[in-house]
Amino acid sequence: MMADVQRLETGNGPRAAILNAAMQLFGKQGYTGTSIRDLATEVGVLPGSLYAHIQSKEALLVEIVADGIHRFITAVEPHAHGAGSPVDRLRAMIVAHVEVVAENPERSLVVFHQWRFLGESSLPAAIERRQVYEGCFIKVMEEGVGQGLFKPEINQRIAVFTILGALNWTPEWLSPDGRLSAQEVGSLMAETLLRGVLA
Amino acid sequence: MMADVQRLETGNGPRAAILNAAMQLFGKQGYTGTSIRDLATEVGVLPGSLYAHIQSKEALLVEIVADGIHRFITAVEPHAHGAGSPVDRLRAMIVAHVEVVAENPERSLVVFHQWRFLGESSLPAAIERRQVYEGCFIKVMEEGVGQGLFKPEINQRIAVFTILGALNWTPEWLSPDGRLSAQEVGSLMAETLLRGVLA
DNA sequence: ATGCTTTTAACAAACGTTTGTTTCTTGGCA
DNA sequence: TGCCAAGAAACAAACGTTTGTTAAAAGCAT
Repeated sequence: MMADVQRLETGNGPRAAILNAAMQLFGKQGYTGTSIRDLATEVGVLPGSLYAHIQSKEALLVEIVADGIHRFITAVEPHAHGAGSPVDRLRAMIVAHVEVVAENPERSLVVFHQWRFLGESSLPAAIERRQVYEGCFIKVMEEGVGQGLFKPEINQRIAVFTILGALNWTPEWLSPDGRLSAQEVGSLMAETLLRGVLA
Repeated sequence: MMADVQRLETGNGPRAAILNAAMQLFGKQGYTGTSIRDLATEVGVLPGSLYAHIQSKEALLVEIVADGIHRFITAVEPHAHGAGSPVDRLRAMIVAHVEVVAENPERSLVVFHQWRFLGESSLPAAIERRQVYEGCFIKVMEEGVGQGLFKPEINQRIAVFTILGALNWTPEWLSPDGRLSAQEVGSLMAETLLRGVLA
């Protein structure tokens, strides 16, 4: 087993350290509940020193959220447009989602809960990306129903929200160091969630 | 001096108006993202005037969260200890949960997301109540497996977290004025979630 | 000495809260 | 009915602190 798994921001240097600390604090205390002084203390630097590396507190949030959504989309979207059956694709999407969460639960908490605090200039883009992500699940769900693989009488909107809700809540309890691997947890969740919609 | 905890009453008095506005704002902007001035503006009063009715900003959160958890437990716990089969009981619990959410989604958002910001004096009690609530679902799940009604090979912990995750996410999208009633949405979700665990 | 980075110090604004006073409403008593 | 004391509620202003951020000076490598 690798001794030093780098599941933090790629690249080193003070900027990555700041982004990492911000992810941790924003996830734990929320964006508005975290002060620049909190962040400086965590990094081990005086407050003003941060501004040699960041443009603003909000720029940190923008970067964390944008990068976070990107990771989810990158991991899940290929499966949505894959070649297999909607059932297999949905299963792969669920597993992929859980794996991204396990990679860094705090970052996922920021992505799912703190995006509201983005400024007016960056909020629309984030919302659009989120809709792209949800659209992946809606698309596969529709195809599954269309091919008669999923129960025809299910409410697709509610089925998707049920699945996404279960997935979005995972950073709240999933432990990357738990007994089960992310892949195993994802498979178990996929099993449960898929049986709920199968024809 | 000990301040008597007053129960959250719907409707009358300026105090209820403040609690209502606080629920709305805490749910939308978060506890730390909502200022006393925000709250005063929403109520239509100057900031200082609020303190004729409340003890502190945090006391508002304490009351909203405590009352909120109480509503969920009151609505769901009877079904957990009911007489029917675990299947029927779990279904009833899911429907009841969704109905409480629909009753006031903003309050549910506060209960699920803002409890972290409770002070050290009130946080343990809130966590304990939450565990009581989750315990209801764990109990029924265990009984279902024990009676051979639920799949024996499911991971109970993960199955419960999957169900609770889907439920806890509902305030994020559920609209009380939507086409479907809360009872209908709850039934659809129960249908989907139950089929995931049935033997 | 040239570039980064950090320190130091300070800024204006917003924070939760308290205070003294005014305004509005209400009920008892002549 | 008229008068007035009492209560409730809001106002206006300020408190000490914390907020995000900035500018100037100092440290330290190359």
